[in-house]
Amino acid sequence: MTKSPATADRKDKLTRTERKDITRNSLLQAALALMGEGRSFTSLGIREIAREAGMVPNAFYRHFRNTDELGLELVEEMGVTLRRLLREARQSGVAEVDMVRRSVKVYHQYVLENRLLFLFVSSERSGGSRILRMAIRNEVAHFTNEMAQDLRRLGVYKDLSTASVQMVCGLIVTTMLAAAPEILDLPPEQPMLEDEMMETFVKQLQVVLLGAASWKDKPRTE
Amino acid sequence: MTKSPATADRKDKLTRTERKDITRNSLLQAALALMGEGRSFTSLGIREIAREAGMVPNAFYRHFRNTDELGLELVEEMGVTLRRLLREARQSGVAEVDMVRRSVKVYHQYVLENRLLFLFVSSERSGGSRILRMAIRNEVAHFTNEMAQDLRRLGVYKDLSTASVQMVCGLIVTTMLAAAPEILDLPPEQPMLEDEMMETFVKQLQVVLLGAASWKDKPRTE
DNA sequence: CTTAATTGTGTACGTTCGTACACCCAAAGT
DNA sequence: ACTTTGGGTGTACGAACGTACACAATTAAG
Repeated sequence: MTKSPATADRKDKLTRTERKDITRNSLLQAALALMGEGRSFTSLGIREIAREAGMVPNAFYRHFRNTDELGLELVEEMGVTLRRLLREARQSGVAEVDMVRRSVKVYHQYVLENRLLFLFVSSERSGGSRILRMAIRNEVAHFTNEMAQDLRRLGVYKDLSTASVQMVCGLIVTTMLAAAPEILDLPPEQPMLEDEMMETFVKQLQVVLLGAASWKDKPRTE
Repeated sequence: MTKSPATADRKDKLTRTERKDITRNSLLQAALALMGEGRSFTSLGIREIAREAGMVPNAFYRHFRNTDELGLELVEEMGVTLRRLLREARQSGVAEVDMVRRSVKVYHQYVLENRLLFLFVSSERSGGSRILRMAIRNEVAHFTNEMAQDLRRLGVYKDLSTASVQMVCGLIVTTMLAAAPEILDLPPEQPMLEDEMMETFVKQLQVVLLGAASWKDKPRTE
């Protein structure tokens, strides 16, 4: 009765694991915050992160063995963030005329809203530690695959093989991810440059889609 | 006569500025070598680089004020490397049937030959210090523009505006640069994966070119 | 109620770092 | 022949780092 051990009988205070999750999260946020101030994740130290999170250096070890392990957690967070983006995109459908321009607008907004995460993934995708790099690449590959599935399900590119759709999605994702750091590095309050960049971004995606539309899979042999 | 001060009257030994250039270069190579061992440029220290170059820490300051300044030199080296690539590509022309596949092969080879430089530029392009990032972006923009000029000069995409050709070249360069880190991270002696990656890379570029070929510039207004 | 486990703290040690200063020596300038 | 200059060395300092250990406080388990 009053003995049920898990998630019961709360006394209004927080349970231990809840507290732990909170501080753990504050470490993650601290790391992101430091990157937001121009530091690169690779050069972050345990002491630095712990200090930013408002605790003593040693406390870090209660949650992660090293910074790479914390980074993996951030990669996972990025994964769910990307999946959320995809889910929202899925809703708005693919039928519109200005669909590309609209998607780019949404993506732009999304990058700004999740600024720190995109900062992290942009700089660690080909930088820092091999482990993080591979983890990110996995996450991106999953994202690409889901996107390909969505396109298939929506019935566009019916005459393309699955592999080709994936190939096209890879191209789209590459272009998207390459745009992120440029978006993030834009001087704030400079709508001229921003609009120009977004316009070429839109056109590039349109070129890709145009190319995909007229793409013909090779017949089986040769 | 025997008094001409510059570049004359050598005694077989090296002049001072020559020696300086040599050690300066050994610093650059040391930094690259460290990156080749898995270290990321951002996390390199003055002492570390000097040690790798076989000299005392303080000697570093005789050549660069800090690591960023050394990085800028590396960026410049990358610039000439990219220009060389472009020059070679220019020679082979654009007429061939399998031109894309051939270019990809050449590029692949080129990335492997200049492994350390591409490692550097890949990781610093969206990582590390803002100054380096901007310098690299400049260099890449120049590369893109030259490529666009070349295409114009060769007479392909005659019906596209200059801006559109640049936009397409930007897309190509983005795709190229995104491929570099994947090439460099490939486990050696695994021709299966390598061929597969190269094949999708080829197809992606073909999609882009296909899209560019059927791209129509918008009329002036609207 | 007692006991064990877990989260966070305090202190401490050895390493590495950036950098300042004094110095040496060979090449360049006069 | 002389001075000046400039690349390279040696020593030294304070700061920051990763990490180990013992300890405090509180909650979960028995």
